[in-house]
Amino acid sequence: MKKTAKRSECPVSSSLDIFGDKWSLLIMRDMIFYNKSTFGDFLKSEEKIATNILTSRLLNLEEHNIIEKLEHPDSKAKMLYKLTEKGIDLLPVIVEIQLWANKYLTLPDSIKAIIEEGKKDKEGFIKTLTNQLKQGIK
Amino acid sequence: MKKTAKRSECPVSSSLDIFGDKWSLLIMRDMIFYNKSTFGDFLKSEEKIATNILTSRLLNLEEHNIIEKLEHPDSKAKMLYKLTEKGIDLLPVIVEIQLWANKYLTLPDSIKAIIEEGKKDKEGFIKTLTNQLKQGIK
DNA sequence: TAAATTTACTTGCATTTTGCAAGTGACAGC
DNA sequence: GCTGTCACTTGCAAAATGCAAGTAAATTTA
Repeated sequence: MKKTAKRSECPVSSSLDIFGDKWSLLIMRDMIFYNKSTFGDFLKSEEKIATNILTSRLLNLEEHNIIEKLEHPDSKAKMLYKLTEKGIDLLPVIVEIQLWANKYLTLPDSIKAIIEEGKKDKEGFIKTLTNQLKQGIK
Repeated sequence: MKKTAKRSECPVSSSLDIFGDKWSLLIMRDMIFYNKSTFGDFLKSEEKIATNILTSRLLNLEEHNIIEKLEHPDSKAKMLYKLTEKGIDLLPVIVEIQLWANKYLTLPDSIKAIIEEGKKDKEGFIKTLTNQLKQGIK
């Protein structure tokens, strides 16, 4: 992705300039909900992102300090992608998208059940998961 | 925008298939926060959307029942674009994006002040605005 | 220890989406 | 009836995405 100019000073517009594409939030989802952390992990996702797109999205997220790229402790061949606090704080956005989807889209029952569960205590769910993830970055 | 296949059953992915582009949520923002309702209104926004893109985005939102296209009461030359309940219920997503932007991006003080204000009673703010907007669709 | 596999990419090319400028045709205001 | 507004459409250029193949270092396996 080429660096495109900020379109306006609007918070929504500026945010979409950063992660408003079809892939960035899916990478965030993978990191937040499935603990994925390597290039290969992300490639395995159901949505089948192309390698060049994944590279450009990871770079973009890194440039915006939403993720960090680190040496992998297990192997020099791997890189470890880790959420920053800024990235973890996108969780509420993702949760609201899930709740909207649950209300209006046709989803598999198994997924609906999970969302319904989290909905019972939305704030608590977000807080708990956020704290868990923030433990991991200390 | 051509109709592209759903990438997966994931709620986040399915939602992004619908409104995960750089313009759709800005149109929603204009309808929710600035009461915009005509083609010309949307064109006037700071971000300067092109007419052909606006046409395709409005069509897409209409196809997904997020907005409705109606005769304008003032003039036969105009169309009136109106949020549906499904569209209004995207407000929490937009609010969370604004809160994230407020925390992590550089925004004009005037905008920051408004967001800070809404943050004090987020749930109340969302509920009140949602009810107001839903009044308008009865 | 040589061969195969994994990992994180890059490159090239086709397709799709976006952006820009210039229409168009119905309607409205004077 | 002339001019401007409104909601588009069209054509073309530029950018982003998608796909397949290749690469080079590191690791595993035979």
